[in-house]
Amino acid sequence: MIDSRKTGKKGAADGRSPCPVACSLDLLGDKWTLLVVRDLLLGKTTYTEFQKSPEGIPTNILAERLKRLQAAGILEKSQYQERPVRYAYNLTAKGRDLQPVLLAMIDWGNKHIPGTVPREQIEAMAQ
Amino acid sequence: MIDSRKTGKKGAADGRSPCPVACSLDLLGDKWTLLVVRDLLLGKTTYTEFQKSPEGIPTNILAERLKRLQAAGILEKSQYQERPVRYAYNLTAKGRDLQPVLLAMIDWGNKHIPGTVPREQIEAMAQ
DNA sequence: TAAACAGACTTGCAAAAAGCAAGTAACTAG
DNA sequence: CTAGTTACTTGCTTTTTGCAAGTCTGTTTA
Repeated sequence: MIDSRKTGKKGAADGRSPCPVACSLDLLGDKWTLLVVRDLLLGKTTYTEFQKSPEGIPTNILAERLKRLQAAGILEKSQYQERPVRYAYNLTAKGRDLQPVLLAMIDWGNKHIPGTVPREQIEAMAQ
Repeated sequence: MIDSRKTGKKGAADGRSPCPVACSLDLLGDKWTLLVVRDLLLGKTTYTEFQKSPEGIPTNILAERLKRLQAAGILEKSQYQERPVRYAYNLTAKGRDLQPVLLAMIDWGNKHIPGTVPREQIEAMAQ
């Protein structure tokens, strides 16, 4: 029997059920996590850039989410310079694979929530 | 200026930003809401059926989420019989349009969370 | 005809998570 | 040597969850 407490990997056994939706929500199901992923997909990489996003994520929550996403293998943290020390966050392949989820949300929002900025305009923001 | 407090409709102005992802998450961003939508997409319609799902949603939270989703126009509540009074919940077109979001989550979960039940098996559950 | 049962919730309360402001540490530029 | 920047941490209040139990209406069973 595989014990995820030993492997460090999270599987369906750690979730509320073996449903992939439930397991995904265990990790991503809150108001902030997917916004950080959105920012990463748009090319943002630093703590301060995430903080500057218009939603105004509280700094303690941002720190906690970055740790969780790193622990889940969705992003990686790297030091890109010394003196002064600066860090960059980047999506892993696992994280980039969340793009279809975000795109589906963008399409749904554009169709059903009036006043949301259209997908093309968001895609144009990514460098 | 359109005041959504008067129209009852929710637009980007009520959210944290005009981003469709942020606005969607304002409504759907938690651990339970999309599981209720999943159940509805699978053909479940009654309060008790939602409660019986393997994740075990607390009954007070289920009641609150159903009200929120109804207020948001994602589902409709109808009485399908008197004596005894029984209610059915059904997705609106707006709610059915969330299917791509759920499918993207299923695909992501299947690919990256070991032990999750595959999409085909989930689709087979829908009647 | 009284007791148990089912569906659809509501209520009360403890525990966890979110939100806010302020503080810290390392380093730099003026 | 003072102010500014990046990347956080800490403390505390408020809000949301989670759990158990209770309610209300009507039905089936002994």
